[in-house]
Amino acid sequence: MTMSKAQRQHRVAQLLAEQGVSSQGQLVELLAEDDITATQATVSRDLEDLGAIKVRVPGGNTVYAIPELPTEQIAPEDHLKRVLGEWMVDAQRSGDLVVLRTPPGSAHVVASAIDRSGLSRMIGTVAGDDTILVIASEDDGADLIQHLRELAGLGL
Amino acid sequence: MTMSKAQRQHRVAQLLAEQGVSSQGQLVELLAEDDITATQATVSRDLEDLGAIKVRVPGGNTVYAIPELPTEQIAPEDHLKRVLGEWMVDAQRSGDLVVLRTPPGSAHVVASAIDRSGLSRMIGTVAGDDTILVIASEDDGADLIQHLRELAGLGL
DNA sequence: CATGAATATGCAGACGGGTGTATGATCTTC
DNA sequence: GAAGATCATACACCCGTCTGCATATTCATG
Repeated sequence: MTMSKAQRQHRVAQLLAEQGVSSQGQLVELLAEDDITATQATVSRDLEDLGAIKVRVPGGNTVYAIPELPTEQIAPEDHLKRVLGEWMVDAQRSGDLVVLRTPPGSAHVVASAIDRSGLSRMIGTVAGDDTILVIASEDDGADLIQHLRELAGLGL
Repeated sequence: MTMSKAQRQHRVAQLLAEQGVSSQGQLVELLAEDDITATQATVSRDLEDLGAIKVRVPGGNTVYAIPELPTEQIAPEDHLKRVLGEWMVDAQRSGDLVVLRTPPGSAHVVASAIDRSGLSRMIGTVAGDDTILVIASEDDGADLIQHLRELAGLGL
């Protein structure tokens, strides 16, 4: 059975953490040892997705590493738009509180995307199973819900 | 902009709750009023996905309704297999505790699917951001993790 | 600067999810 | 039972995502 992209990228992250990987070709080989087939092209894209950078280690070599500090990537608005367009099914507002609805179980993915989007006017989110509470900054509720609706492709 | 399946199905659920819908053709028209284009075939599939059934209401008519009681649908194993195959990236075990890893933000979707799958040998789940704790019944940890790994398409 | 290694990326094709068309199956009414 | 209404579904097609091939670009070394 073929492995999903997420599974493969997780394995890539593990390999980078376990050993010094200095080239994409080497990574292709290491994956092959795990019966994971991927070409250099795919691996190049994986590394980009994972935010991997090349760092110099003692000894002069450069190896790939994934920063683990709050390089909480600011997700491109494209990404948020895609997530909302797929999974934000409704939005309602009460003052500066915006309540979003998602399919069951999907609230967290959506909230996570919102958190990482760096949306202006938004203070924070709380996610349940299919409901997300988005807290807007003072008096910004109307603007925020409008913006979220637009991103989600929902009419008014 | 075209509406996602999730968004459309949410609207279908709303319509069913708001008024008596007695035929799929009627539903197609109601959706059209909301600028949502869907044919009878699509609507038929949506109703199935939503678990809608036809109930007789006073007056003799039958209308569609979505049961809201714990008809927490037992999700088909196919569905669980798909979710795990995509988003379960790792599994480790300590006795009867199985720890699953997912991409960031995806733990809840996966945990939700596991909860709804009615997996034998499993007592419950706790989901974080990218980690799920799955509690197996006594002495069943090894069997459970094996089963989850198989479903996810992960080797041993 | 030349050469080779390493990396990035355009393009075509594969694949999975989803939809509409057409039609078969089922239900309802007379 | 016939006719019409309603619902389910096979199949072809669309579309977005992803991957590999081939090659362009970049980097490192002598």
